[in-house]
This record gives sequence, C-alpha cells and structure tokens, in this order.
Amino acid sequence: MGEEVVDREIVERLYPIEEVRECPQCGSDKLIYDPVRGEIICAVCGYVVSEREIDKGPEWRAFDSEEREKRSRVGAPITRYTPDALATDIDWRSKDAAGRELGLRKKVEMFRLRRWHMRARVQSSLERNLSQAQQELDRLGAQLGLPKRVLDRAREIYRRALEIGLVRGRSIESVIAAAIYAACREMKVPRTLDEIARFTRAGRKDVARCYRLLLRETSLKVPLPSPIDFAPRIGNVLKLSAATVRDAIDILKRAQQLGITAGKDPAGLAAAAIYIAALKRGEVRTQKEVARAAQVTEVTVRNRYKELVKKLKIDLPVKKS
DNA sequence: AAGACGAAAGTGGTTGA
DNA sequence: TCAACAACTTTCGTCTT
Repeated sequence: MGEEVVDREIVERLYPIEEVRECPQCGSDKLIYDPVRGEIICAVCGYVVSEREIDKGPEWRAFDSEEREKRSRVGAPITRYTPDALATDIDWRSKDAAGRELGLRKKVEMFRLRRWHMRARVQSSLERNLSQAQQELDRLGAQLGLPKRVLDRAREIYRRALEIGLVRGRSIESVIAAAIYAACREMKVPRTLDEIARFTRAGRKDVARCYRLLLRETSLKVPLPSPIDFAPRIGNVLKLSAATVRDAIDILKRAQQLGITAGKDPAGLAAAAIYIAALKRGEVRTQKEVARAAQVTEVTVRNRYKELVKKLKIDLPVKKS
C-alpha cells in the first residue's frame, strides 16, 4: 500500500508527450498517477499537478466562461415529462378532421394509436434524459477520477430515481451528482460531498437535498461513513507507509468501540489518527499537511487528535528536549 | 521562522417545539 | 417556521522548537 505508484505510462497518456510538465512547485519531473484520486501529483513535494484536468479533450471544453454560458443554457432544469410546444398529440375526441363522428372500428383504432403514441413519448423522453444524464455522469466521473464500477452503480441509481419520477423539477446534474455520491458511499470510495458538488452548477445544497431524497425514496441502504475508509486515502496522499496507515486504522477502531466517533467528521477523525500514527512511527507530518490531505482544517485535526490521545490514553513519543 | 496550541467569534446544517 | 445546538471553520495571539 505504501509502495509508490509510479506509472509513467498513464501520465503520458493523460498528457501528450510534449506536454508532460515538470512539477510547477519544485521542478521535479517525477510525476506519479494516483489511481485512487485520479490525479497526477508530484512524487517529490506532493503538489497536485493535474487535478481535474484529466479530460481536456475538445469534446466538452467548458473551461472558459463563454463555453460555460452555452452549456448552462442547455443544461437548465429539464422536466422531460412535460411535452414541449412541438409535441404532437392525438386528439381524444373521436372526430375526423372535418368534425364527423368516426365509425366504431376507427374509434378502436384511434384508441390504440393514442396509447402507442403516449408510450413512445414516455419511452423516448426517458431515453433522452438518460443519455443526457450519461454525459453528465461521464464528465463528473472523469473529473473526479472515479472507477468504472462506481459510475455504473451511479447510473443504476439514477435510472431508478428517474423511473419513479424523482428527477422531475430538479436538474439532471444535481440528481446525477447525488447518485454518484450515493454510489461512492455504497462502494466505500471516499469522496466528500464538497468534492462532487464542486463540479456541478447545482450547489452543494442542491446535491445534498437530492441525495437525502434519494435515500428516502429509493430504499437505498448506504452504510454510515466510517473514518476507517478515509485513512488509506489520506495516507496515500501523504506517502506514509502501510504500517502507519494500519496503526491509524487500529486507533480508529478503538475509538469507535469507545463510541467517541459519533457525529464527528469522519475525515477529521481519520486525519487525526493518521497524524498520531505518523508521529509514533517517526514519519512526521505537520498538522497542516495532514489537514490539507484530509480536506479539513488544522484546528479540527488538532481537536480530534487531542481528544483521541486523551480518551485512548495514547502516549506520544516525547519530542527530544 | 515555522509549527503547535487554544480561545473566540462566525458559519451551515440538524433537530425539536 | 423558528430558535437552540453541536460540529466545523476562520482568525488571531501566544508559546515552543
């Protein structure tokens, strides 16, 4: 786990050869690919070189504001069930174009036609929605560097939501984001809501709302986030040894048994455990570094770590005088 | 100079009347 | 719907290495 994940090939595939850069921070050319986060980072100083730039293909450049404008116009909240102005329909009155009553046979015929017409419309709107959703899914997935199995699961969840009409009146994007978040949680690929929401036009609030709705309406069972799931990721970012990560997980397990983890930010707890484990192993990282890796503040790391040390009676190696 | 520490005030989200 | 509340963040001053 602690071994280095140097994968030159992937780095070069994501960056055309002539574009393979050096680390803008320290100038090293040791760029490595982190498969967990889907980011390219500098092996020397940990600078994230490629965050969120993985899919820079010309198909969907939405980086400049003009492009974004265009995209956001087509991406407005869409209720596919609402027929648009151009939709054809079959009149329910059984008259012909000249207003004459139709014969019985014709009436039966018309009835059948109407029914098929309705079905076709629902069918196609469902599909159109799905294909647009798929685009969003691909885009977000690429930016977040998520493995395919998570995306597949997210699509399933989304389809379920769509079928029971949950997407109605909400933006596809926010529901997709919620589905991705749910899939991540389910499959224990730790991503925070913030990370996911960052790439959507729907705000974090919207995504959170959709997510809760999703849980309520579709009997999804999602395990509570455990700080243990975050530990490997943080350890990976900080390049700590596998042993350290294991120690951290031990600490977290003990903390859970004492019931002091409830209601606390799992990322913060994991960060604190990592910090402690690193200290004890002599692979010292500053609070700031750990905090950044876990995406919480220094203060939270500090509070959690003080708490853990106290409640678990951990004695820290005394810093040499 | 940088890291660690903790107090105090501010923020967004949850809960319960 | 509003207010209380807990956890987290921001900011800042002080102490330690």
